[in-house]
Amino acid sequence: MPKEKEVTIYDIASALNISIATVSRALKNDPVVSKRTKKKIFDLAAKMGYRTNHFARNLRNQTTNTIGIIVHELSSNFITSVLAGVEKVTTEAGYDLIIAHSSESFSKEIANAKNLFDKRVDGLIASLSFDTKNLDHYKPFKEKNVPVIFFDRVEQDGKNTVVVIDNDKCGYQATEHLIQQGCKRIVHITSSLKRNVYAQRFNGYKEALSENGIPYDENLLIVHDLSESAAIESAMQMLKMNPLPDGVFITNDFVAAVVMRTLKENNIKIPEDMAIVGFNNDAICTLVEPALSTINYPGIDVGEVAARNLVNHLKGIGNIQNTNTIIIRSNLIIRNSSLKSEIIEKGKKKLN
Amino acid sequence: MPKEKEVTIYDIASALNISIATVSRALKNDPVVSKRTKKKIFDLAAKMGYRTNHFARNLRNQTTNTIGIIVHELSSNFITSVLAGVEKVTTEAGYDLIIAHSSESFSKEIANAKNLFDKRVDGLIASLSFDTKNLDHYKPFKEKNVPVIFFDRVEQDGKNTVVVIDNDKCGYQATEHLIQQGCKRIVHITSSLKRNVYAQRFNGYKEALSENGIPYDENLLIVHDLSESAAIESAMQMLKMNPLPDGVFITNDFVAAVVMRTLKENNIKIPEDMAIVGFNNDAICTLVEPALSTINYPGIDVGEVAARNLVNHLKGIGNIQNTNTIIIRSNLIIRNSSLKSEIIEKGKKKLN
DNA sequence: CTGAAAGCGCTAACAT
DNA sequence: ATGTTAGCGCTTTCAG
Repeated sequence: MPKEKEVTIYDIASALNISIATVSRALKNDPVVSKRTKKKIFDLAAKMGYRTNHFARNLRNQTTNTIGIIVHELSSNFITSVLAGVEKVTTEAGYDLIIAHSSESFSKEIANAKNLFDKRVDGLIASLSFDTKNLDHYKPFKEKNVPVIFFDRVEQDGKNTVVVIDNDKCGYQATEHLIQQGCKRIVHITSSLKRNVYAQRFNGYKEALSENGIPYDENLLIVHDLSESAAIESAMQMLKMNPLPDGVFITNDFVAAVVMRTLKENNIKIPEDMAIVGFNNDAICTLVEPALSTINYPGIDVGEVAARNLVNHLKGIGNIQNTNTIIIRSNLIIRNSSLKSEIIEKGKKKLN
Repeated sequence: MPKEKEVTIYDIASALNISIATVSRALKNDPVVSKRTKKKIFDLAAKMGYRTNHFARNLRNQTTNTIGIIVHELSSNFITSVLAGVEKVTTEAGYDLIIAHSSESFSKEIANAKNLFDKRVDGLIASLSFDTKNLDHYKPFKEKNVPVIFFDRVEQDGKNTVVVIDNDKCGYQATEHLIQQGCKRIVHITSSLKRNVYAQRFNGYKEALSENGIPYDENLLIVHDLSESAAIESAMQMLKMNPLPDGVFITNDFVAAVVMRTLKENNIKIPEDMAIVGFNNDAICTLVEPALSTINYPGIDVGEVAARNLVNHLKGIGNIQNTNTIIIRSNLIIRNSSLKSEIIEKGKKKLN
């Protein structure tokens, strides 16, 4: 691979018989350089195929102009919309973005953090992996004054700036809705209760039950990972319950879709026999049948808000130290998978 | 933002009263440095919180150790699996990855290419956007001997190294399968025929028709983008056909799922009235009802193969100039959305 | 085994 | 409006 020699500002300067300082200034569009020289420089630079050496520039400037983001998975609808939101803001603000993902592994998350730290990102955005035990790997960032913003799966100890939704309320709303549809035995399928998001949704679930005079039954709580096989297992577990449940609130749309499929395969009618509410509002919701009721969790807003706050902090416009928790709007979307009472009404009408 | 002073090899050297050269060598684990000094250096480096300055290193070494990838969209199942495959290989080989996406826009793809070129990626992996008109923006890479590998949506003019599947064959198989199921009026819903993948699948479709004595009817060809609204429109277009079609081969699973939903909403029975075959084998296939027959297009393999070839080329192990076209295995997966004949058989049995 | 020194390409303070 | 020059932190020859 014969590496072509790169054109530098020295080449341009000597070709034009001017100093490198002038070339450097012209290339930065410094108004102090005369229009004529500027034009000459720009033309020659284009002709010679000059490109900025970012390493030299960054070395000199002691800045990387890069923001890192650590996510737990790339293959989720929610995460890709967060990324889209982050990317929009960072690109506009002229930052590069390095994406790292932990595959839900604590050790990989640590490795990612170390890597991004060594790459000297100017700021970091992160969501915790499934089995992250502590936040020690983010300490080096704090020590070097590199701002970190967490989103979605976070540690809400008041020490970190976090962008979240009101998971408590969402869990409450989802469950309350099921109760209003006449459900009495409501299963909750969720993931590790060590993660704030799942713990809070579970709390909301329990609160809604209690406020509606339904005793919490721990046998109706199913905790699993978010894989397809786990979802099938959860559904089978529901089917073995006696008496059968009549509603289920599931913490993830994909899992909800798989559960629904499995239940239907076992001759359960949705929503008549069991009403279902998922979480996230993925595209999948309106493609399954019946369409899935869910909590709308706008990833793009989460990404934009997290990135905007980080960028503003970096530019000195704001300061994330002053903001501990940013709550993004979310809401219940009611579709056919949970409209039990209506369907039953319709059924009655047909009978008439 | 008070920037902490960074620790450099100078700090380590002077603290230990040795030369920076020795520190540099030790940090690279050069065997020429004595174990004792090495240990001292490593320990102090860790204690002082030293981190390599990649800019200084890359500036000195004239290498970026970075591979760029341009994709048309992040929010597609196929693309995220390609990314996963690429990431696996590049990470193992010690390369950084910069992901850029064009949002299906030609001008953004050009901007991305320019950006990655200016960042001096060591190699590039790319899939063309929806409306990319030419490959001029990749010329600078060739001129500087920066290897480029295209995948999926490519220009097969023999001038580029491409990683693809046999789209022709896939289109043929999908259509042939529908014919075997007894379909006579088979619609093909696809996207811009300027893109190789869609053109080739369309070719396969026509070949299968012709070889089975079914004349090609241009009224049965629907060309749209891959959005939900376009999918709904396509389905409505099908419903207006007279006589109605009895099968449809759709170039994308998401579109296929939306079309299926729309058809069902209009009282079309799948597969009895219309059999459906999609493309890609996204997770969605087994969540819709009936499960979607499709062409399995393993993105992870595509990504791994593309990245492996690029990395080998960069390391001098292989040379992509010698390899023009790499074809990844793909295959038809038959599910219920297309099993028309069987269902009709069953129906007959039930009548007996 | 270790050290001295040059230089990668760029920016910015200072000088003209 | 332009030029001179000193580094940014690292690697690597060459010389001990």
